[in-house]
Amino acid sequence: MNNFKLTVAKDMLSCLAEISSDINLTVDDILAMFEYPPDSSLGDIAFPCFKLSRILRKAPPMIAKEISEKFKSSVVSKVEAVNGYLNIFVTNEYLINNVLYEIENKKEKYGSDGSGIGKVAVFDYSSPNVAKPFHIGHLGTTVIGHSLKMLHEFQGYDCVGINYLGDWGTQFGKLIVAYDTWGSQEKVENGGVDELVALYVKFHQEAEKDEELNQLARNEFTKLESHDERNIKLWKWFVDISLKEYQKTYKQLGIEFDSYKGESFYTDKMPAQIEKLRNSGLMKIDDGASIVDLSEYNMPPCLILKRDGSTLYPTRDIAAAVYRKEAYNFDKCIYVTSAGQSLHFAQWFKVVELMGYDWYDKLVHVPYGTVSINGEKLATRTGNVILLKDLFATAIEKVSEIIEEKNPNLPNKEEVSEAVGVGSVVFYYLYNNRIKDINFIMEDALSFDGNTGPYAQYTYARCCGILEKASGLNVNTDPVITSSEEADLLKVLSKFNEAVKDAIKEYEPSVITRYIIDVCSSFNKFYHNCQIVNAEDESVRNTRIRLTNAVKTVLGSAFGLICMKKTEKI
RNA sequence: CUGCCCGUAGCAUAGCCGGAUAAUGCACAAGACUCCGACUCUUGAGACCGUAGGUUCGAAUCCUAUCGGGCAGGCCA
Repeated sequence: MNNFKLTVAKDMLSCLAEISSDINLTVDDILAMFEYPPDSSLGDIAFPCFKLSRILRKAPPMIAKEISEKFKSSVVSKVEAVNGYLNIFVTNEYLINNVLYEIENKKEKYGSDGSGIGKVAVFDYSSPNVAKPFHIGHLGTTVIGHSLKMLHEFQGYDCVGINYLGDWGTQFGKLIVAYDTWGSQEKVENGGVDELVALYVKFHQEAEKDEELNQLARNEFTKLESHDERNIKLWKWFVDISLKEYQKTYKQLGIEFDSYKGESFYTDKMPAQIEKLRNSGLMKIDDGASIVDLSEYNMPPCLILKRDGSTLYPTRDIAAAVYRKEAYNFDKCIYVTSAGQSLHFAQWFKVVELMGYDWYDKLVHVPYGTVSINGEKLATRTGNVILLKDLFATAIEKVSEIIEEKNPNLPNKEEVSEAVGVGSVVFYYLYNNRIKDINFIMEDALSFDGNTGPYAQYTYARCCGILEKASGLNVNTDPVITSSEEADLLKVLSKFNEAVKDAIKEYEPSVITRYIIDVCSSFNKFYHNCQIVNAEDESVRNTRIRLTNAVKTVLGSAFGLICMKKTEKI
């Protein structure tokens, strides 16, 4: 639809020039004025004439009527003046030449405008804390982060996905103490992260009774910080075990990271930034701690160093950002975290600016809402948590039961169950605006009816099934559009690029999820009302087969953008 | 106390850089198809867009106030 609008805008410009020389609009102005009518029967795009009424000193309906009489464009089939709007209809020729053919030519590149070529985007997402449970609280950052990465990649950006692991801090002292006291190599090897978490929990329980344990933990962490050989070895082992398990989940989601540089990596990069802050005079001592005062910007101060001189979260983030700028020279550096951290990001972004780094405006915080389970807050203590691996396992199990019942002879059942099961959860999560708090209702997440992942997966598989049936047919006759369903479908497909652009502009994967539903719903209407392979007329049949193929292409691309895998058969 | 975010049909939401009858799914009530994939499609009912003001030719959308919910706020991340 973008190119259609552009062509119409140019024709509109010359038409307006004919009407009055007082109109000083550019093509871009007109482009921005176009909107979509509330009902598609009104038109494909609309040009509101209200703003022109002041310049022309005429009522909007009069203007619309005047334009409708003079307007000419090769891509427009008709125009109608209604209520001060000029409603514009696209020609079928345009839909065939500029949508169907374009999808066929560009294939999986269709929808991309290449606007990111030559640019670098860095994504900081997922970032679980090592040796802690990986639960649905991490689903947001993981899935939104990756989706944003795929969207940018689609537009041509060079993307770097960074898993900023929480792999440093006093919790490792605790873990080492707990391991030495209650753990064993065998138990940890068999139990993996679950065992590490159990040790961690055990430590906290015992430390409440025995304060001395905390001191022991601090000592062990100090030893770790001074590169004590044994503690380093243990630490690496713990990180390794955790990572191995997270990677299973990442694999189910089809996620790979380019870097796993966690907090530990930046410990030696902080002093330089602290020094810079100190020399610049930005850093002040307040109540013993080192802070950067931000009252001028209506924010509480940003804490850089504790009273005891040790570093804090913002310190490490600043050092990491500087490192990443040097390492990747990014045009965008995107952080996907819960909305609760908005203030912290605003603070240290501001500090980066005050430090004189001219790339401060390339830092982007993408917040998302809090997750609760069945209306209750997440709480590790009360056990109100759902581990991601368990959530996915439940979903996969449910799908596999259905497959067993409906389609027991399906090859590679496991693979399909995983794609559809994991996909249903991802789709459910990415369906709404990321900023909204989400109440995770298992029953809804695993529902297969209505606007769900399985509905989309099923539609895709249906396309594949039809195309398989049609394979071997020569479909290269001239396409003809003979129904409104076909035209509507092409119109929806033509909006893919707009969806991608909006999703990137707003950092909002749900735009794509919603778009997928639009495509599926439009295709299913078409499927229901039009015979495809069985169509009597050969050129009609061929057109419909090619349309089906176009839907498959676009859906396939769109699935990838929200990290949902696709399957040809279900 | 201060700041940020959210508040749309029974439920979950879309629409929010102002524009034509407020859209989708679930649930509910009818119906079509049961043929290319078991799915799906059609129709109906259901909303004074939290409340009150304001700006505008025009407000779910912008501004102010207010209520309700969530989150954050110097030594956690």
